[in-house]
Amino acid sequence: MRPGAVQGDGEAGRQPDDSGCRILHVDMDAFYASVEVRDQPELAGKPVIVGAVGGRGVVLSASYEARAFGVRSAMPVNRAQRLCPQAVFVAPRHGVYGAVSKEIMALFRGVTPEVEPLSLDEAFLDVGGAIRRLGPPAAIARRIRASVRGQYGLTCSVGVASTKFVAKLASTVSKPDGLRVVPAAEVLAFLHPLPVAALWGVGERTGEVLARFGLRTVGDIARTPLDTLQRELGTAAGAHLAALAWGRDPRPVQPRPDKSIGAEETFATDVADPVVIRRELLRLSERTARGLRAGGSVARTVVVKLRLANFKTITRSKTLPEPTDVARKIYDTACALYAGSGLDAQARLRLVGVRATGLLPAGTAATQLAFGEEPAAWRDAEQAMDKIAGRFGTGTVRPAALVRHGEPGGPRGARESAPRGARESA
DNA sequence: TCTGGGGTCCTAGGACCC
DNA sequence: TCTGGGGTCCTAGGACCC
Repeated sequence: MRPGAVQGDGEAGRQPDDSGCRILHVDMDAFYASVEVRDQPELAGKPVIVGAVGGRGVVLSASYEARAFGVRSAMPVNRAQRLCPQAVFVAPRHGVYGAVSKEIMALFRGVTPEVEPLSLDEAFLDVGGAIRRLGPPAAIARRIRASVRGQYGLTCSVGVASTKFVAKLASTVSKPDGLRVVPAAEVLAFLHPLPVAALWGVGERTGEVLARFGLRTVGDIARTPLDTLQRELGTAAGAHLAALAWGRDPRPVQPRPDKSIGAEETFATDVADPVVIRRELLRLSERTARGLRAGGSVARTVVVKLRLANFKTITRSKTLPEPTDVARKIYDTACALYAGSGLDAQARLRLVGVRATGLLPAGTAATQLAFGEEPAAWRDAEQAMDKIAGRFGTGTVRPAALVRHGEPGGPRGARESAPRGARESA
């Protein structure tokens, strides 16, 4: 085991040097699969795979029993099924995961208010202000791991470092059920042997570019002149990678407001019928608007995403005269963008999406003015629907166009993946 | 291998204003 | 009348992350 690493609860050996480390990255282990097992004890010890059931989706999460068969997240579900035919497949239930996530984030906020959630199952914490009360960062990390296990029966991994980026890498290498401290003095020794793909911002494309120049490790990038990196990758990306390779990451932990909210859906089979597509745009506009209202936001710009049968994706956007959180307004804009997309009338679509960007807090002076005008009636109606949905469940009330038509030809059934704002408040 | 759904950030060109 | 350059906004697309 490397110095400073702690696996499981066996914490024998020297205390890690956590001086200068105030950033924690907490990452739940196989979060979705773990929640399924927790909620259905009969699944314990079995391979569990969470993802789109029987369709064109990919694996969202797999228990460690399923991983033993080679199942990995982001793998197409049909391939996972071939690798592990005895696995139990579970469709995502966002409300369930969202509720657990919300409680765990609240637990983190009991440690420090400086919590920046990255997704449903991971967050950064700046514990600088909690050291006097709770002890050194490594002790705080141990306390968090014990609390999550004790209260939720779930394991998580924690990285402790002086920057966000190193803390995140540290939690990754300690997985599963681990703790890793990277003291400030050991950052470069920790970083430089890692493959370039470990750096934030290096995906498949950038990795190929770097490989062409013979750059395989983080240390290789650190030794490459900045102007060479910038010439090949662009000004921002080049500077970004160079900084990370030297362990420089000045970004503070900060709870950030959402930049956009949206919803999208892949059809079970490709669709050319404009009537079906517009019906789906309506459903997605409803979801998006609900997310906006739940988060107390209004949006200036509506973006429509259209993915063709051959996977080519186009987007079309329109900035509104006034910001809105009204589904009818979003839907009308989305339909106009779809109509003006220039797609062939026979074009078969694999996916459609609606996204609202340019978010502002609702209720500011500028937005008040806008609400005094035409969409007020729609807004009142939709707020009434929010209240009913809050009492009786999403989908109790919806536009007639969504009630009459059943599932055939429509998007894959069962799953209701709510936009983030709605999910968090579920 | 045959590609989900939620997002963020960056680039680049064109319009427009001063 | 023709002109330069900077700033900002909008739109489209692409890479990336979990």
